[in-house]
Amino acid sequence: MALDNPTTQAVVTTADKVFDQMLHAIVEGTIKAGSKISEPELAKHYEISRSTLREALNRLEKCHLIERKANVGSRVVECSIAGLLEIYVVREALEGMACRQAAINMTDDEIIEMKSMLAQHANSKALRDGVSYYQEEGDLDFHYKVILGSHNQQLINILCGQLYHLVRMYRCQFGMNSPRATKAFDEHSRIIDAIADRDGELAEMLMRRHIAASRKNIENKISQQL
Amino acid sequence: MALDNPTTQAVVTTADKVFDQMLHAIVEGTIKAGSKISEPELAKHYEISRSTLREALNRLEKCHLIERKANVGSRVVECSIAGLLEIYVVREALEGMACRQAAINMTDDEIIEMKSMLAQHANSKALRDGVSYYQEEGDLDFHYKVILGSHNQQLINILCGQLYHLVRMYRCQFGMNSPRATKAFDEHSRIIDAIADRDGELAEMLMRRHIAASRKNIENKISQQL
DNA sequence: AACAATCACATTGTCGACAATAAACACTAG
DNA sequence: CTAGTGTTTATTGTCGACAATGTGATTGTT
Repeated sequence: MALDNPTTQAVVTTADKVFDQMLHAIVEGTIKAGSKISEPELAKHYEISRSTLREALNRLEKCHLIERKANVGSRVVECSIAGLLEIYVVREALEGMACRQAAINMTDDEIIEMKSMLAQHANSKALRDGVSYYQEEGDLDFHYKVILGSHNQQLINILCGQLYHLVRMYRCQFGMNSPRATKAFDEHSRIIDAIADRDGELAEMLMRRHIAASRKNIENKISQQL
Repeated sequence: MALDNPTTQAVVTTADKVFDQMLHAIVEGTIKAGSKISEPELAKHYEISRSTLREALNRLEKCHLIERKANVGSRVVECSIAGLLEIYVVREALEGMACRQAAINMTDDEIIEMKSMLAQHANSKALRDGVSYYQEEGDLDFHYKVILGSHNQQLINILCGQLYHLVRMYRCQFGMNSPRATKAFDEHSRIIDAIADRDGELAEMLMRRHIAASRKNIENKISQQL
């Protein structure tokens, strides 16, 4: 699928497969947030040994999707509003910096590719106006490209390797079909322009505002529900 | 020891102990950077089973101290200049944001504690002027306190849980006894002032400059050596 | 009846052995 | 002498069983 992590190495071992399955299950809520994980039960369900399952659990823990306590067991992380806002704060900082680095380090070819990607998004957006699902995927694609464009392995690992699974989990489970679609699209355009101009300072500022706007949008939504 | 990670849960299981020992060994270079890790060999050395060793290896991987390839094995990460600069970029973004959040979320008591800590550092600095080892520890203590003061669990996990082990590794192996001791101390003071004033914007800017200065200091050192 | 201590059970941590994969070596052909 | 291939060997991935720990129920006491 389009959203698959571009930094994920090829799935070869059985632990990898189980990790992938559990990843989707947790993101989509099939395995409920906050629920306790029974090793014997899951091992039987996936028809693997406990060792292999534990290997998969370790990878999930690396993504901060489950938490382990010694001699007690593992739990899927909770989905709280506070937790979601925390992630947005981290994203604002990290993706802002990734955007600054992208303006410095992206190759001309990469920039061209991003522009064409955005043009594609513009088309499909015009076609199915208001429908935000594809826009959601497009949004993730855009952010991925920027992060990879930073050419900073640490940034890439943290953002693509661990944080984005959590982001997807929240999006799935809170059903956030952002009504900011057209606005977000314009913001994406300006960010690419800044990168193409090699203006790191502006690129970072725009990306931070873009993410902060997204966060405030959520905060408003929440306060309405109260 | 004073530098131990405040977020690390109590060491109860034998895998925890081995993890701790290997952590120190890697940070201090006893286990050389870039070297391959032989599971049977290390298991024999620590007198544990391979399963337990692998559990420890998984935690090291979580800290980005080792890297694994399927069906090939684990290697200790390399210590390259480029890698060090990458980390500083991430720190500038994350600790800057942590500082902003600290200005918002720190309790008055926490601020008072930080000020007294800094006063202590001032004393010991006056006593052993120019000697930077303690200052190094003091530096880490300061940054830890700010990060914890953000009250953002994601920030705390990423910075204290994984990134700081890498920072310590580089400091150990590159022998960086920063000659910025007195300058850094002044910068720390101003940062605390900004936090005490609850001026998040200024606090973030000061912290980013503080870390960027550290990075440029290293860049200069490197270019001199060439 | 409420609380504490003890005991039984289930779950996690650890172990050693086997299977599968990759690297190293030797051998043959060009 | 080099390149390619087949075999051997060592390393990693996986498995099932045992030991240690935490949890919940049961029983005894106040």
